Amino acid sequence: MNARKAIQLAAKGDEMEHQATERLPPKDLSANDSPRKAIQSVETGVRVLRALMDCPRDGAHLRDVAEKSGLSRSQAHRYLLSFVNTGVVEQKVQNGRYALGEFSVRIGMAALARVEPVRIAGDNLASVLEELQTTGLLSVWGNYGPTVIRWIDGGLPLFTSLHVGSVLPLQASSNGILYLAHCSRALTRPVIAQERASGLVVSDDELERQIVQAREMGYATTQGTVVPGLSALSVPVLGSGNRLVATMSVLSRVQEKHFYSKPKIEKIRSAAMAASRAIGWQG
Amino acid sequence: MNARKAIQLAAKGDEMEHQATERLPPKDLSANDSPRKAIQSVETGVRVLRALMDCPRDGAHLRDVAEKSGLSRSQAHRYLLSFVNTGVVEQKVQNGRYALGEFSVRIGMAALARVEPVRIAGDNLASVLEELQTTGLLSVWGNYGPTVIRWIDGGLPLFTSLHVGSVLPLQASSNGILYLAHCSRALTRPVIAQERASGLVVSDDELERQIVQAREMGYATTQGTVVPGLSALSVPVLGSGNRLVATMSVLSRVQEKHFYSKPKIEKIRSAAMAASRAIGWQG
DNA sequence: CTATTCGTTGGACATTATGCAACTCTTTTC
DNA sequence: GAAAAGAGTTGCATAATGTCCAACGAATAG
Repeated sequence: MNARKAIQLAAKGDEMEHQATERLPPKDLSANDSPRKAIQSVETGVRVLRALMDCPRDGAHLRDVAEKSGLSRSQAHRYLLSFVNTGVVEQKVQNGRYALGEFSVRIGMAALARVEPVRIAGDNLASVLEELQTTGLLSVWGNYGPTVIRWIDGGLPLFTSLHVGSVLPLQASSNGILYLAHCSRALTRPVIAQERASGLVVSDDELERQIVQAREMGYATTQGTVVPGLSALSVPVLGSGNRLVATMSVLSRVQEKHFYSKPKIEKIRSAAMAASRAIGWQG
Repeated sequence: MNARKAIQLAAKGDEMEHQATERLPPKDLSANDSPRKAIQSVETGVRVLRALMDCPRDGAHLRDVAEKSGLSRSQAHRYLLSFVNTGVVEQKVQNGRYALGEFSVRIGMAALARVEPVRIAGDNLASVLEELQTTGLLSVWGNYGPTVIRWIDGGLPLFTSLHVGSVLPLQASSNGILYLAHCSRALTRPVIAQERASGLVVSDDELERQIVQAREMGYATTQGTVVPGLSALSVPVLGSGNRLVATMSVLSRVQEKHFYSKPKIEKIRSAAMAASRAIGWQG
């Protein structure tokens, strides 16, 4: 939690003008970044790495790294030098450009091995729910369709038949729409067929409309179609290769018509995106 | 041309001892490491990361990090603090242990995306999977063993607990057999030891038999031993000097007993060999 | 209860990062 | 073809910053 705040703080220092002559006042650095005494050079170094992360495949020019990280060229050069010395960054011999190196791969592999998608998604969901003071659930694909694997009570007292293990419908549920929007037909078709055989039918046109909308907006909603009296807003948690790993759903009562305000939606979405990034998704 | 000279100079300063209790004299730091002026704190920071990398997956105590990186506790604490502030490291709330964090995953994915062999092997695998209408994965050797670095859905709807970052066993997995067949004992022995300590035991004779077979046939298979209900066929991607760079695995359901027909196996093998040649293998 | 051990923090001092300017080499411009 | 601009790299004086020592509160053990 502290980390996230710190990241945002650090990110803030990026929107400065990148004129050659303008520069961050050192005071701001020491004042903003961390009240607790830490190593500024390390945090600066991470800014350099961050600048290297989104650069073309053939590497970035020193000048660009300097700009993106808000450092002077000579400063950026010194940091890159240290990273090159340690193998974190490689400097291509042909063109002199910098790019993440072999050691970065190894760090990432070690970090990846620690990743537990379900736990991470669950934690992120829990913190949003606490902030919004409501209840929600986490689902993943099971043998019979989207399956609730965590139910988190966050203040909103809800009495429903939903519980861990419940299978949610694909049609007419905000969860289901996300699976339809992100998973292959081969996966969803048999489930849809079975739902329709049991009498739950939403027209193909209507489904298609909702799918398109979910892809565009990045979330899906329902009002009372799964559980009478309950609205839900669901967001996807994606893994590497844009694979749908899980969905987060935030519940509310249908009476509270304006529960899902723009800022709330943004909070929920960014929680899901934070989880996505933490498990290897790259927008 | 100036760049080339500089790069060679930089490569020199990489040999550092990792003794536990010994501390590096400050003099050595400034004298040995880099003749060129760089940021010492960054290089120290990387030492801290290196210490975190070869720690158990559930995190390391501050004291262990301090020992492994050759820093005092207070010093290590300051560095970890900065890494936590930037999201590179996470400190678990429950036990206070430190482990690589979200940002490390992102750095790693960004670095992986730039690695040529991985891209080539991934592309080749993807096209085979599309042709065979099934799902598969790419793995490379990571800190804890064979690690999934790409998961490609090619039509066969599979949802398992496997994901990018999963560490596959050496024993009883088609992937693992390939690593046993192509990598040195020194690399695999500790992992085998740990697997057996956790209860996964395949007899040495049986392993040896599978290894010999894998070397002869050029591929390895499993049925349901890693993930219940899933069969896998794995082929090696080799680099120069017959080094095992990655493995490709093609999955299917165990029910489809005759999925891996001769022509299919040939397709998969030739995809791997094409990738191998593209990255410098000369069989 | 005392005695350790662990994570964490404060403060003085000396090491180290900073910013400027200069230099080399390449690329662009006229 | 020479000049000018831009790239990466480096020296140096100064001031900021990391280091070390010691200490504190909280666990844990004996």
